[in-house]
Amino acid sequence: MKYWLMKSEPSAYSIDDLKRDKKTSWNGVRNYQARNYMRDEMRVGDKVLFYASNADPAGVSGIAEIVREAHPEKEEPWVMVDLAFVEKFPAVVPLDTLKTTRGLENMVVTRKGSRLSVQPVTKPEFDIVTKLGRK
DNA sequence: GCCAACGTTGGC
DNA sequence: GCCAACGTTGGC
Repeated sequence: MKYWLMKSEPSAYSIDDLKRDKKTSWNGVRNYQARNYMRDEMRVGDKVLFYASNADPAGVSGIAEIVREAHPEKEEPWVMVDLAFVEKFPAVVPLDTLKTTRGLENMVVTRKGSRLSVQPVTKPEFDIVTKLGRK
């Protein structure tokens, strides 16, 4: 099983929206690297850190799961996957915490200028963030 | 809302 | 294939 981090601006789609909808099609990704991760590597059952960007604070707000593999959007050459709600953390794990927590030094999201909206995450990283989020 | 960092586009 | 111009992202 693989682990991921996916970004969304809460004003566009938040963890609360996902909780309400139960599942959603993750459309609108317009970056080739992000698309390739979705198209080539995401499998049903993979777990996702749901990241709120452009938020106060920006950070991981919960967990989702891949429930459908990549399928085409109307607009070529883009694809979407389907996500299901898993849990919402009691509080957002802020980006600042991710940056200062041991074991998360290599997370893509903590790197300066990182704009990739779909990123791979290691299992240890996923577990650390989950533990922080449930506190 | 600002603006630095980044990705994409398109002229050459 | 280079790279300047442009558009977008996302932290602050």
